[in-house]
Amino acid sequence: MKPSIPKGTRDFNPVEVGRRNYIFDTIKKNFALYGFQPIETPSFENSETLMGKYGEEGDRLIFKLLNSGDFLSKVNDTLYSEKDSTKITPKISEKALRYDLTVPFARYVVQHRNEITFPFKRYQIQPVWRADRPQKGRFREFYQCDADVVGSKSLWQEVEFIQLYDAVFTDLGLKGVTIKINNRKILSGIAETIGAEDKLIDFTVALDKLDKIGEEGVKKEMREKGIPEAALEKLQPLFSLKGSAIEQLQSLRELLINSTMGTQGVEELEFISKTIETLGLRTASLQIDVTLARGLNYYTGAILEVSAPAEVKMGSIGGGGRYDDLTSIFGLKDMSGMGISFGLDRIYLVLEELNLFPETISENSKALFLNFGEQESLYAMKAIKELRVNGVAAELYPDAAKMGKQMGYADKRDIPFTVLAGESEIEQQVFTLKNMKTGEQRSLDLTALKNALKS
RNA sequence: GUGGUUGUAGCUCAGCUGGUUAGAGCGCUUGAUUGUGGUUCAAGAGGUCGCCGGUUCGAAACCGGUCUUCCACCCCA
Repeated sequence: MKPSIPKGTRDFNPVEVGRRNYIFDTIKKNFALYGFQPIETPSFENSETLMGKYGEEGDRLIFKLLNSGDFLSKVNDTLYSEKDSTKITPKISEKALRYDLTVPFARYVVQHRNEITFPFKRYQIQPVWRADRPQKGRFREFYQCDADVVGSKSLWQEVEFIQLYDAVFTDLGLKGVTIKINNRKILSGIAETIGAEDKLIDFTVALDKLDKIGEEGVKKEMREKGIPEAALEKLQPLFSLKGSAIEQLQSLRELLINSTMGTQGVEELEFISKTIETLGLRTASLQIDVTLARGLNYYTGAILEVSAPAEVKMGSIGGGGRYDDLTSIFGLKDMSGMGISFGLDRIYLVLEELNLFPETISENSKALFLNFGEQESLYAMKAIKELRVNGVAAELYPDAAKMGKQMGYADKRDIPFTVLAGESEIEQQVFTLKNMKTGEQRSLDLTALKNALKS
């Protein structure tokens, strides 16, 4: 049997783990700085918690876990002979792998509502699973990094999350990301204004593709979805929306003058963008983008998406938004929330492409002690013990192999120093420290060795 | 889920329209006076040609299925 892993999953080598942890740590540090606290939820939930929460497409992409035991015995013959998977699945599978972190979070909030102090700010970094067909930067097992706050309608949350995005990407050295912002209320307002409220989803899905298929492509798709020509004409100002945020908001305000919902959306956007302008961002830029239409199943206010710098061909590296009703599916009403997510795998690809990973992030020994035999090893091990107590990662080559082999090992593992301690060193109670980069060798006693390796 | 694409040594790939013992580079192992790696030189090991089945006198090459890779759509992080 040839060893292999399932489609869309990955092994990570030490360098990759080091780099992923670097991203995780940077994100965690900033989550903490902004007052978020970590929670974790199980990797699998009861199916009923997940099913039906992501649309019919989502149900297909949820990994279902087969019941244990003789699960088929619970399926009656008529149901079995129908061969309808959607009907049999709930009978033979009562648990499913986590599909995202948002729904389990909503479940968590409702389940623990009496222990939670609101507004509740939590972050969560855990893997999720999707039975999707893999593509570049899309896997069947991947990590999500989410921060959410529930129990506050304040627009200051939106302001905070935008600053949080800016802080994380600045810390990662990824300059020039664009945080795009839109508002569901504006999209609703537009749909209302052009008389296509019932086609809001079709309308926004098409609009979302503007930068991909162009103005004509969008119009074509809208016509196919049954949006009348007259409505498309009213949309024209959207396609030619240009200028500064203030100017764009002014045009939107005029377009949406007859929609209270739309006007409210414009006002929210105005508050957020003006506040951010006053506060300033470190390296990111905020851009209004009325074509942004993601997660419409649950977003009710602000919609955010982060794009990588233009020079890398990578879609969004993060997204989020305001949802007013997330917990109502679990029976808790009036619990407005807002959250954002970081796309770890894509951020990794972007940092790699731009060569932004620091050199020093992989965990590695500082020194390798060569093995010259039993007595010599004991002498070396005493020094190694001392070094480790002092926080210096050091190790002994386990076998008394030829020196060339031991040196080669240090070389391959990029261990910066080797220590030679043979008969003559023991006699003088010293160690020969060799710098593998320069080849320079020095004879040092234990204290000097410690000091040399500590720095 | 739909359409396409990829799969040959550990890695990156050659292998012409089916024809003897399947190749290269890198890597690996060993050696070049047994206390010195990264350079050089020499020798060597390593492949059921993704897997299953079919066509053929003969298949790595052609056909079907399957798994995998990547891409587009759908959707999404």
